[in-house]
Amino acid sequence: MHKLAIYHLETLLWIARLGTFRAAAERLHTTQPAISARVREIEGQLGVAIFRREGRGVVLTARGRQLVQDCEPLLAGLESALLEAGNHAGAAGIVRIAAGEIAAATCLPQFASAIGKDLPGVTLHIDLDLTARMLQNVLAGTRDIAFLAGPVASPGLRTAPIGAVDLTWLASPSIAKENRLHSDIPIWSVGEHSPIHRVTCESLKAAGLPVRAINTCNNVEAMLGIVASGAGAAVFPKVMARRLIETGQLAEFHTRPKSQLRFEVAIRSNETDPVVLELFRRAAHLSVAG
Amino acid sequence: MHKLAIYHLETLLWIARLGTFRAAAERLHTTQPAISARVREIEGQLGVAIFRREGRGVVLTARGRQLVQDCEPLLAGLESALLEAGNHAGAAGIVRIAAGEIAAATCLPQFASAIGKDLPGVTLHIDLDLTARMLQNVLAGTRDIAFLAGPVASPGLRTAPIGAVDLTWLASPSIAKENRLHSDIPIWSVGEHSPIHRVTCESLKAAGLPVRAINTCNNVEAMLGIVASGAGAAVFPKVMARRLIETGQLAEFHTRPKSQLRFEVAIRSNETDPVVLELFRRAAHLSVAG
DNA sequence: TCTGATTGATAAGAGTTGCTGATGCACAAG
DNA sequence: CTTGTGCATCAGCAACTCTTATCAATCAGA
Repeated sequence: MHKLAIYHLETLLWIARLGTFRAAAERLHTTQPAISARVREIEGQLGVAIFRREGRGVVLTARGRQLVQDCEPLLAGLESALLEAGNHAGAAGIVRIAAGEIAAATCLPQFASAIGKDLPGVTLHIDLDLTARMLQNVLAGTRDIAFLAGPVASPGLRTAPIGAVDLTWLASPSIAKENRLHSDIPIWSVGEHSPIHRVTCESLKAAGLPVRAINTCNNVEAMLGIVASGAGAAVFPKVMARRLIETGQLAEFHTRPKSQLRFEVAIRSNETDPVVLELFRRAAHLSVAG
Repeated sequence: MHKLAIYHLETLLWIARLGTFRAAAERLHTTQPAISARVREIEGQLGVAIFRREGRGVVLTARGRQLVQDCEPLLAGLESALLEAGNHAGAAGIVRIAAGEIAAATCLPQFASAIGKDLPGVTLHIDLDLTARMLQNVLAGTRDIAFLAGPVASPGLRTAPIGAVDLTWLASPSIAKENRLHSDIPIWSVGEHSPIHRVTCESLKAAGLPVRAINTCNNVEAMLGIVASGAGAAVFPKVMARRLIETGQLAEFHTRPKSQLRFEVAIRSNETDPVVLELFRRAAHLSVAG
């Protein structure tokens, strides 16, 4: 049954549309015996009659009508899929992207919209994940491109910087009004392995404060809500907190960490897929700032 | 591009699912070189690389992933359509039915539900139409079966009676309370060519009333509403008016036409499609009464 | 580092399939 | 009855696909 080719079914549809083998033969730029043979092949493979020979013509049987009706939309879809896949012009395909939460919130929107506009044939599959798993997936070939915060280096990876964003200490206004960090304010940070965590610790040391037990939350967006509700202070990318600052739910400290949060895009160093390379190139030209 | 067979795409899907050519070869009960050849064929037809040879294995390119994802549901649909079409057990297919309005309201519901229950593979396409066009379509092969009222006979048609329903004079209660037709009551009927019209005329004559200008409406359901609103009296199949009689919107006259309305089912006399013949046989065993 | 196992590519031969062009048969219209 | 139309069939030819056997590249483990 699987010996049937696409053109067999296409032949069926054209016979159904035009009514005669001969007309279908002309439409498909072939000869009438070829059409006869194709129909014979289909009927042989399926084991049922699709056409009833009637007078000097043929008409569809009930089964044949059902088959034609069922196949028409499927075939149209298949043709467009193949056409799309075979379309040389421009990049096309599915690119699997991994992103850290912060990168997803800061870099990805503009990247995704730029790709959607410039390369309409490209579909993005984005998964948010932790940095370690992200890199693991890229190395294993499960993901194509990773957007992540903080410098990473690995022999199997090729990376490019895509900009940096300012970090700042934030807390609810009642806490931040003193404009000075002191040891009674609970400190929050994302998990150990995040570059933000490193910056948090360094900033605390620079301010002469002890690096005490630090509360952690592995989701920045959630942590924004926690800190905004008065739970303490934390270092955030300023752009991610912009709305909460504007609405007065968070306020900045005068104390500011020195370093920025730098973003990178990473692919496997032996990547050869032209579409992935093109997207890497475009990502590397992104310039994230704020 | 159309030289591709179903099994080419199926091969693609199995490679994507299993990861290697060898595994796909085993799954598809063939050899690895055959799989290689199929892939080469697909890539040749499409003109793009679907797999990237990497190390001792292969991985999908971005385009390839897109193609696989696009094809998966389409292929599943195609397979089930072909499987359904090739399924010998029982009748299956699309049968095009033409029906007159009255037949549609009286015979078709039970027929359609019986078919739906006994022959789940059969799909019905029902068109309501006027008797003349119906028969024309059946003779031309545009419709397979016709359900219609009144006896028809044509050299190209094969018919079978499927029962009869009682006819009765109806009007709104205020008119019908006299229980006697008289010449001041406007008479309604469906168009000239309907058997109901003939019965109406005969009944009028039998009652000693003149066959005056008769109001017509080519839709019985609409005419029921017209008569129920007090516009006059008309002969209806009693079953079609049952609800309006029960709710008191229509009432019967004592005067009743002698003849019933007989229904028939018709197919082309040289019909050979086994599914159509089976449905004709079943329709002929319908027994409509009321 | 070396060996063995795994994976895909390639080549040659056999079998099959599909197309073409010519011909025959059935049916419909004039 | 003749002509035209439409499908089936046949023979020859070209193309394709499968299989078996072999090769090259890569990776895992000793």
